Amino acid sequence: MTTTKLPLYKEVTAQLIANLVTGKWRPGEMMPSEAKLAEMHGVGISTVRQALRDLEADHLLVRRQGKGTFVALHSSPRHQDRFHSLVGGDGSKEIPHRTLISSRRVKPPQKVAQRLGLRAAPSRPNAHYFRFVSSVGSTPIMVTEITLPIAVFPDLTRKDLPNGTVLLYGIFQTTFHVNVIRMEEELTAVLSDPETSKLLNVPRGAPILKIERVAYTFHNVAVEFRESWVNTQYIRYYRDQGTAY
Amino acid sequence: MTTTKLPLYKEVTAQLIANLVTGKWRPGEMMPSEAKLAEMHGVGISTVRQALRDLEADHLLVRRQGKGTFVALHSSPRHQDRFHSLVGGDGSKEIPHRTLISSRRVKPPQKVAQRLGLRAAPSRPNAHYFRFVSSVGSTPIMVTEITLPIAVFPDLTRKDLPNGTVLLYGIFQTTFHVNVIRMEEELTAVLSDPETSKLLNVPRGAPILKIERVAYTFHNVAVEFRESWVNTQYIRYYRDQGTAY
DNA sequence: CAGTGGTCTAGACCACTCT
DNA sequence: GAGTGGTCTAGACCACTGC
Repeated sequence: MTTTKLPLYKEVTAQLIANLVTGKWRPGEMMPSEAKLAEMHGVGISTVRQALRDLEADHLLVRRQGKGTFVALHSSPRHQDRFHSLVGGDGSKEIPHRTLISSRRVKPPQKVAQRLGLRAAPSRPNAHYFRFVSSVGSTPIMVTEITLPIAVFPDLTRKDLPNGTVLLYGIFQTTFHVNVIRMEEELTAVLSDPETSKLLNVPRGAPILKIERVAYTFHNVAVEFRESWVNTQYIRYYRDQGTAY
Repeated sequence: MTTTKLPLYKEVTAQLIANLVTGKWRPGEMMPSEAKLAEMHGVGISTVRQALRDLEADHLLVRRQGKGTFVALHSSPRHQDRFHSLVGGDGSKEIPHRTLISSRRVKPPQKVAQRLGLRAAPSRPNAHYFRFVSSVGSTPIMVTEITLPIAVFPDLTRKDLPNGTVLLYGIFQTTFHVNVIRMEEELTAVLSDPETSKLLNVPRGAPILKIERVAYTFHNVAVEFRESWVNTQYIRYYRDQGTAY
């Protein structure tokens, strides 16, 4: 199409991505039909199909026979499951209730700044900091601290992250046009500190599953650093890998 | 092809799978070329390609331009990474050394039997049981207990699972023709019990990451139940999800 | 009904591997 | 050079959706 030596369908993929980044097509909207896209990009329809198929596999698009191709919505049930790994004792997916308990602007510690690709010692705060407790029923099961770059979420206030069960990545997408498309997690086991013990109503020294997460949008830009402390008596981290045949 | 109303390429997929199950094509072997497969199944070459593409995406086949299509080998580096989630403090993949510390035949407890799809109260032992310690350098970092159905691994002895760094699923595949293609894991945080403390050289009551895993072969047949206790001071559970764009 | 994506085909050409 | 999979195309037909 333009210049490089990539396969045609990857060129098309890249151009479609570019349009998603700029918001030419917004989440939930219908994209042009395959035939239209083929014409727009001056390639065969099969080539466009290959690009669309890849983007659907990566959950950026949703395709429905008879309806069309749509930009994926992070608030849809399909996406609630993605990036959400906690299940109850009976194996059912739990949607915990989130309660904000503190928020402020911070200069994040060096370790966090590095993970977010932020300057090390800024003159002013360059990140939002939030702390939540998540509960299932009346039982607190998780404490979460989130650090968000102000550059990515310029006008964010605590009112944008209301208490409730609405997942944050849906809010990021609809309110701030920030699409989380990838994340890395590291899990460790730690002992509950006094503060966490109080919030989770567990003895000091109880075993806690700690989840560290960095979430990324397009071009590998980190948009969230998150640390969660989970009481795995009530809720477990579940992972399914592979396909059944 | 035969009878049902599935799309053609899925029929082809199913037939290819059937051949992988019976061992008509063995791991590491080259499959017939696309053209040959198309002729064999009486379909167009593009239809075969779609089936092959799906099976490659699920890591059952490996395709190499100019060389051919091969049955995936679980001992290859590509597969060592799959199903292996532990990384060192510096983020490097760790390949721990495994030391067998006990083995016997057992009637597994009800919870394990259920996960493996075994009869509840058999008259004779119907499973193998093994216990390992894994170390990086001279530091023990993980205790693992494995339960394997005797029906799936009939002639297994402790000599089949030698100490070393060779991954078990490679052994399963080459020695027992058991292909692990999917697994489920549940992670919790627990306190180290006296026995584990001694093996991992940590204080009693230290935080330990517990990993419960069930591994499956074709047709959702469970072939392994595994419990690991990990000292996350030295090694962490890492997970990358999504694709960068 | 028209319009969408899903399936399926036949075939051309390219890039790679091995001999 | 022969044989492989990778890319790309043009087009037919089917299945589903919504009007």
